[in-house]
Amino acid sequence: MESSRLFFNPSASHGNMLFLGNGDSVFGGRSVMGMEETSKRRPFFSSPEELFDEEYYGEQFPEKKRRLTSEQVLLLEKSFEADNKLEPERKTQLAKKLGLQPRQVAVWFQNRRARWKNKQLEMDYDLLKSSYDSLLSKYESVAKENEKLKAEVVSLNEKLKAEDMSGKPVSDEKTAPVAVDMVQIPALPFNTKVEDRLSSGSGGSAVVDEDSRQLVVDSVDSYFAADNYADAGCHLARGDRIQSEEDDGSDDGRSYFSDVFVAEPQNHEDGETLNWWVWS
DNA sequence: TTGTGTTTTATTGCCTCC
DNA sequence: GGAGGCAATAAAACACAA
Repeated sequence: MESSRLFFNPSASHGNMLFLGNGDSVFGGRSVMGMEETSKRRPFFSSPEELFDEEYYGEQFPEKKRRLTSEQVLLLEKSFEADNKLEPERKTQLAKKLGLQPRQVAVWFQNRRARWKNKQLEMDYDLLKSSYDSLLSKYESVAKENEKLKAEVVSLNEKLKAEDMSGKPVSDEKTAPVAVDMVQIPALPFNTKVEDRLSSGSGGSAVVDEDSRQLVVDSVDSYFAADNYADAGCHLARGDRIQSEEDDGSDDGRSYFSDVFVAEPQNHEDGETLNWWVWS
């Protein structure tokens, strides 16, 4: 950012002044005191009275941006928890209550939504990663079991052949040899790194547990747990379909993995439904 | 104290909606 | 076209190790 850009001026509506990013402030043609000096004397906008005290700001005003007080942040957080979107009326009320400019309140909500969204993405990632890890280990054990069964089939077929050759009947019924690939399980591209698969967006497919027809979630701390949603001010029960950002074009902060829970059974060529689900 | 990484506040520019 | 939202970004403020 250029050093001469304008910062938001909380008292501009009163004093018609500008202050600059390089520390050179402009206020009625004169320079003002340094930030360090100012911050020792008072917190940033400690009360609405101070904010609108023209004389006060004529003497000293914030040259650089200040952090909000813990009380201000607390109230903003509470308000955000109630609703992360800010209607004009609420903005004005909050600004008045906190002794801030409405613009500052709006900016705070904007930034807070951005932080929240980032957190959500992290949580979504963790959830999918743990789901993927769990499914991978399941797949590996099923593949192992499959190999064992195949070996068993081969050995039984050999035994059958040997008994046929010796002319000795094995049983009353004539038993046909079993094709080994009848117990073939679908090969899934599990050799790719989970990070790659998760970051591929809509390009990749993933698997969910057939029994529950939803993501396999072993983690207790899952973001999708109803409690966590409630904490975040949202109301999405586990297993609910998550609203896509594309659905209405708005970001209501529910999730960024749209349609993840819409599971479709994936039929094999021979019509047999496999124990895997692929989401669209 | 200082260097460095992180968080917070604020701006800019673009996009969408009414 | 104006209002409001978001992503990207800058820069101040803060935290913390060395």
